[in-house]
Amino acid sequence: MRLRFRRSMRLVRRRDFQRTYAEGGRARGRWLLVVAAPRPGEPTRLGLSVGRAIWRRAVQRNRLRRLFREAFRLSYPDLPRGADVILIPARPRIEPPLEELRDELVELCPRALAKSGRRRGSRRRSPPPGEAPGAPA
RNA sequence: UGAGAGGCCCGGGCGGCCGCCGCGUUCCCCCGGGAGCGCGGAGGAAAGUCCGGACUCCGCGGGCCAGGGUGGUUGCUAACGGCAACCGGCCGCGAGGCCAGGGAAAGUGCCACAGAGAACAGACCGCCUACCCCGCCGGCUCGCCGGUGGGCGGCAAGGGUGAAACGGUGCGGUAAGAGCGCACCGCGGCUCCGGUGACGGCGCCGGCAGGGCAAACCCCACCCGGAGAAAGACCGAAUAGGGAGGGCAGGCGACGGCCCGCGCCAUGGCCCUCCGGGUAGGUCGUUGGAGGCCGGGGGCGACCCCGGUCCCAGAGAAAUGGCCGCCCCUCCCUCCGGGGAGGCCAGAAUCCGGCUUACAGGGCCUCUCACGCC
RNA sequence: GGCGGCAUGGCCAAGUGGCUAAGGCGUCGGAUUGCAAAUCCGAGAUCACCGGUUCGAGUCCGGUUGCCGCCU
Repeated sequence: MRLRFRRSMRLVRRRDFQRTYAEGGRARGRWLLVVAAPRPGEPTRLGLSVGRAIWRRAVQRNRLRRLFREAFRLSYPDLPRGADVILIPARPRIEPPLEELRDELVELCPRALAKSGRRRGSRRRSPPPGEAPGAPA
């Protein structure tokens, strides 16, 4: 079958990223940190986050992003349906081979998805700015 | 052949399969989109953001001051702190290279340590005894001569200090010395000549004034309003809130009471319509330009003019990727069949002109020096 | 993408162009003590890096690197 990957399958909006971070589960491997949140009925989408701390130079950052995208494209049939997935490099200064990326992606995605939905204590909503923070209830 | 100098250019190539982004076009469509075809899709620095402009908004009557920048001259340019040619200084046998290269005789400030002295000079070690004074010795024509020591003085040559010591070398001169005099060099001034000019040259004069630092304050000449595309312009939900109008309900008034109707009332309530601000989001700005290529012409050159031809990435958390084969280059191993590893620095975000910085390897042109040969 | 600022021992930091680069905390060595604390004495610096100006640069001027902040 053909393996297409279009812009409509990308996470683009800040809201989508925030929703996935807030509701999604995480799984870390040798190369990848996967954040995944379910979106039942919708096609699975990809988000990328490769910061300056990973590689200082833009060439290497772009290289990582392209590898991540290619791994997502080629392994798309083996991924869970109906989810938003954000890929983050697990460590700074990595140069992963494509095949290992594909294997790790297929392995980590279901694990991250399984851990999603749990309320994370650190992800609480901040109080409205008008109220005094320590006021008694 | 070897060693160098200057300038320009490239920075892997071809093919196959799977993909990505933009535009155009045809078709399908459940109006969200989708399919096919065609075209285009990273750089020499896209980088740093160091200068200069275009563009947009804000500010603005003019001038001066403050502040910042530039700094040989003449040009080039939209402009520049860029570039070209030329001038001057330093370096190099040379081709050439480097220079923030105006003013220190407008003023202020600084010059540590060392040294006698560091800026209207000064005398430590020294040099001198011609003049004046004193002591001693000798001579004689008896108040002078010679020697020696000292004082008062003269001097700045030599030593020494320093980054730097109030021109340098030589000769004359002198008690010793000193631009004191002379020659050459340096420096300053004047006339003339050449040059648009920076400046250069011939001649004459002056006997020497001028320490250094202006990337110290400063003076002079010239330039500069501020912010930056996340600039800015437009459209604009949902929810909450604001304003205007109307309706209903409400209160008050007149008639003896009630209902209807009428008039008045103020704020609050409900509903409807309209208006404005504005968030999410969207559209524009946004790529046709001081543009690229080819040809011709002008100029030493930077560059300019004319003609032809081409349209050449554009956007969003952001496309230009993955795999394979062949070729090219480099390195390693080799049983010479081959095998293995590697191929720079680096990724557009409004655009353009420069500068600076990073960079494996390679190509082209011009020139210099040394040696050899013809 | 744009606009600003900073860099001096392990940490916090002063520093008119003139030295052997203040000071505090900490560390180490020594003295003191039966052992410690306190106290006293001492040690420890490529001034982020590379050039330039100057007789002389932590300081002045260019460039490079790293870190921090603001606009959204």
